[in-house]
Amino acid sequence: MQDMGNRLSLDFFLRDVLEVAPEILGKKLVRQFDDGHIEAYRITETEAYRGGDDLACHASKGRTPRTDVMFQEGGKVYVYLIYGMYWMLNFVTGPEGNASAVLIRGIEGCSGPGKVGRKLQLDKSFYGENLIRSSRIWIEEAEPVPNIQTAPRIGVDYAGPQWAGKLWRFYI
DNA sequence: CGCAAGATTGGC
DNA sequence: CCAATCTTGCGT
Repeated sequence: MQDMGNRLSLDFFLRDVLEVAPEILGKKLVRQFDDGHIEAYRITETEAYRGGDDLACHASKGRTPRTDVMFQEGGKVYVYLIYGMYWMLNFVTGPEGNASAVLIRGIEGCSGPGKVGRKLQLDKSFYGENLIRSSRIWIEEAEPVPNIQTAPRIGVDYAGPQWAGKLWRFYI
């Protein structure tokens, strides 16, 4: 059995995160679990984290072991553990050196980034996973979504009003 | 080496 | 309102 859909290519991710984050809405997030079965989920909510200037972005603190993948070429997975129990799923965007990523906050039938990570059974091993080549997680093309909504990002007040106020959360 | 805080969630 | 649970970054 092979992919039924059309997997997104590298080019899709090599753009500004503010273009990718809203455009990824509606696309299919596909996961092949350890037992071999495959499930696809429609992406419904995202947030953009944009490089070194964005104080809400982890990469604003510099290139560390944790943020390293964000500085790499787009199309890779950035996962990190928050509050000791939730794996946050992000997709790296932009060319090498541009440390940006899209946080997946919601998929169809599952609202909240912590719940997304749990549902997809993510863990540290997904750090750096290549979405173009991976056989356990990737994204497939879908019809563009009309009427995309925007709002301030959640839980980033620590970055100050300048950044917490940006309407960089996108949802259907 | 110690420690505070975190892109959250669910229960009281 | 607050505990759960543990990695990370930074200060001592």
